[in-house]
Amino acid sequence: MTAQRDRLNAVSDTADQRVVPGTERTIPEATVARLAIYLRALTGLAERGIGTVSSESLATAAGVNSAKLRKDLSHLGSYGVRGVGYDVALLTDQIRSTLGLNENRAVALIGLGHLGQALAGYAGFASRGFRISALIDADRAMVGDRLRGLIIQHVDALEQVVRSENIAIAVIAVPVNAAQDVCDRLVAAGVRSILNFAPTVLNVPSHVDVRKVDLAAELQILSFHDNRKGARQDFGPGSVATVGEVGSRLTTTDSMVAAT
Amino acid sequence: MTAQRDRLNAVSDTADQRVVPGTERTIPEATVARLAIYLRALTGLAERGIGTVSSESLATAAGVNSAKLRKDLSHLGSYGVRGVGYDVALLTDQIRSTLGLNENRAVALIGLGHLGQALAGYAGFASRGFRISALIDADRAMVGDRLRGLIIQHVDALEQVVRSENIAIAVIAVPVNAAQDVCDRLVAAGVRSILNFAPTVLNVPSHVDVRKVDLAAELQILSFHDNRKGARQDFGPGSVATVGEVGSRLTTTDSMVAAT
DNA sequence: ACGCCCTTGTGAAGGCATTCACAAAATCGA
DNA sequence: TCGATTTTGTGAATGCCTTCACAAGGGCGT
Repeated sequence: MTAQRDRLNAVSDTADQRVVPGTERTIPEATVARLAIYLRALTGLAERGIGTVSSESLATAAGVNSAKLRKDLSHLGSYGVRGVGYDVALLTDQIRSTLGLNENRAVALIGLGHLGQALAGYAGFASRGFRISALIDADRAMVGDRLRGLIIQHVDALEQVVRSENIAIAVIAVPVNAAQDVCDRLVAAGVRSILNFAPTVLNVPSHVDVRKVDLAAELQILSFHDNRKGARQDFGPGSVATVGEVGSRLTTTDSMVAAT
Repeated sequence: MTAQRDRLNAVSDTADQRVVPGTERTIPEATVARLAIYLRALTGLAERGIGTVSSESLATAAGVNSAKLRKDLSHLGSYGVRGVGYDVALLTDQIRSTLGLNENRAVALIGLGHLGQALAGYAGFASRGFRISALIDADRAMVGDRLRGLIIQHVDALEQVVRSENIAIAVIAVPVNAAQDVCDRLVAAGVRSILNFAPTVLNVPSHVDVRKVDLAAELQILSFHDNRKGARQDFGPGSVATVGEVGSRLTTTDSMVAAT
């Protein structure tokens, strides 16, 4: 199988330690996934004019516990001040740099149905270090139209566009039966990271990173928990709000889009 | 913090074992998340007329390794036949029943921007045991319009709609500044499970289950890996396709939407 | 009936991730 | 200058998930 789960950066694992001074060593996968959330929380604090924050309150804002937050941050280095907390601006920079968000990354978006258009219009892109550089669809009726300042291109030109714009990250929002084909072509054209919204498992060579967002799966997971809760409640009659034993769960999963 | 991570069903943990014969005990969270994926793979097999499948090939179709698959399935009970494999139809039923998908669940969708409309149009809903029973938006210009056979209702009527349709699961696809408010109202109206697409942490009482889908976070995670890869490649000149050491990662995350 | 072969189901081991709990900084006031 | 107070950073412990490896079980051919 392609799935590799090992540590993230074997970089400093064996011998040489040639690392950019700010860019630290091994960061656990789970931590990386949360950095993005911390970043959002920090942005919110900055907007409210807050310059310093303790692990406790940042953790609350991000919906995690403070020990985890501190351990996560400790992987980036030591950017807090004991007795005081973290400098919001500094920490923001550190996380951005760790995630590689300082160099506006070019992203291609393939598939412009409702979902694709929702993604194209997502304001969080630009503000978070990503720049949609290409919009691609298979429907010739759309090709040539302008959307958010970009001209929609036909999928036939996919390879050419990817190469000329030097795109390393692509978002697949095409129907399921077209997904693997689009994926293969993206990979052949040099794309190294793919975010897949089509409900299928994509086969990729081992140097390509795929993440998938699966709405049906999310709902089914909720359904499972809801099912359990329902079974539970049959015991006591109406008390929905007071179970709080098996009940709660704030499952922090992933990917997020602002509607409209 | 609200986040609880404990085992899923404390049900049979202590004393009594009063469980529906098909519905088995304790199922790990990680397993539940994958059941949905297996279900999709099984559906594909059934469509191709395949009646029996080995753990090895089902695992391949689902993008996991076979040991994990078998252990996952063992949590539902023993539905395979040694030397033969799993009966596709039977296993499908078992998973559906475990996830509670046999009773068409009513879902409310709040927010009908591009994303909301993409979700409303997602064919995978009905076919996977969910029925969108209410469409709600704050824009009075839309209210009264018909979308996919449902009339769009104003958010003022949220509580009434949730109660009259007996909705337990809601999908939030509203702008970030409206999300917490909508969430509070849903919870007050009795919703127990929420899928949140707004880029914010929702505060909910402990009996409510929230899952979130965060696109920006997904991209940022990809960015991180891409960044590492980039650093790596600087050593050898052009060989993009032959690293395959730190490189690959087929990160199976979650939620999925069919575009168009 | 019997034995061969295939595939499941599962103990046991190993690896990550989370949580706990506290010593090590750093500020502040006296 | 020093002690009180606050909050970070981190060893150690715990628990969950994954992976390994194989015994148990079931079909099938002879």
